[in-house]
Amino acid sequence: MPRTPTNVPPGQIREKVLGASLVLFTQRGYFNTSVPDIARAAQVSVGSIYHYFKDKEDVARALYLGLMEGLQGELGRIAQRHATAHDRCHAVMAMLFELTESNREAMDFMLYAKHREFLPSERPVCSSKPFETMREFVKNGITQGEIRKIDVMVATSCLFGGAIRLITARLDGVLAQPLPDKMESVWECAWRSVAA
Amino acid sequence: MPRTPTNVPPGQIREKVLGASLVLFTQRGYFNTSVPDIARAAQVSVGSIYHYFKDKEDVARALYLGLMEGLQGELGRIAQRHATAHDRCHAVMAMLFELTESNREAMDFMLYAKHREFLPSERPVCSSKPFETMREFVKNGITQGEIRKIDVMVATSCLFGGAIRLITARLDGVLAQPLPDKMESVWECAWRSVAA
DNA sequence: GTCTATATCATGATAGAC
DNA sequence: GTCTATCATGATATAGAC
Repeated sequence: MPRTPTNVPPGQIREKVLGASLVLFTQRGYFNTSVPDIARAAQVSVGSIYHYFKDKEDVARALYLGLMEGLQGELGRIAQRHATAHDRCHAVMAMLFELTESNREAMDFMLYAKHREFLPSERPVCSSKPFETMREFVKNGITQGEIRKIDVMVATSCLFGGAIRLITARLDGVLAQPLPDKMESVWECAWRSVAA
Repeated sequence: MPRTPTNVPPGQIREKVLGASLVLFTQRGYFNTSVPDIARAAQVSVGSIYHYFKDKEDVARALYLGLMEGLQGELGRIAQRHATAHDRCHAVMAMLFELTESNREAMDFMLYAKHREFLPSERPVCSSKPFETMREFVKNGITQGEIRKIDVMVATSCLFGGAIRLITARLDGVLAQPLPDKMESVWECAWRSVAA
């Protein structure tokens, strides 16, 4: 499961700030969260936050990069454990569904937040490393003949688009049932859409 | 194509404000846009904006509801012109792709903005009227035997999830080609995923 | 109805004690 | 390293002239 980066100084202030920020950013949004809000939720002073982070944007960036790094780690492990595009993509979807249930805020912040509005320097989610890795899985599947010869971006979007829509529906509270219950049903649709 | 509501007072200030807000909100985001910014872009005074709208949130709400109404109108026309779920959903996807190209800002604001952060009273996009209508199309397809007997939410997500992901990729500037070029390729994947 | 000028307020960020 | 108290900025929303 995605974690924040590993360079953790003894005082756990950094971690407490990141944890509280994640909850507040996803519940109220970045712009509706003030630094004193974060300080209160993390049970830390405003001064401490500015000691560990340059500014509020820097908190959001550390959070974003840390979570993305964790997700990328998961994808790496999946690549090691599974060989075919079919098995890899199946594992990716299952992982995304489980992560949504076990760490809703992390998922929300990673793929539902509009980072461009508060992290103008970062690249859009679509061109982030994890999304690139997923496209790489699909690309291999095409060259191996498991997946039909279509545009990689189209294939990846169709393969994971349904799952991602269900995740956002779940995050919006529109879907009552836990996502893993739908896993095999969604996967069957997804794989049919691109299978050779 | 979605338009703003029809109750337009003679002075086109209301329309000018909505048009400028749409561009600014999608380019910089709601919170990075001040009311003076809108006034400048619309070539209108701040006072006029507060004459026609209660506050900044009210501008965003009028914009959102107007665009949603326009989209709902399009879906109604599609329902009239086409009878089967296959034809209706195909027309919906084509319409969404064309709208993205012809009115990028409208599409961006409708399905990519985080409305919950600045319109807390409005329901999430997933449970908006247009999305409900799309689920209705799919539901009919299931009862008519065109679409496999699976959960309606799952089927709808799989049918349109790929297209929506491509739209967000296009809006993020990750996709160079116009979306209509990919239409038939995406549609084939989408329909395969749910067809009976 | 439309404008300019301004009151009010909240926020991000800092200074300086301990 | 951590805290409290404070400042300066910039925003929303309003008042009042025309």
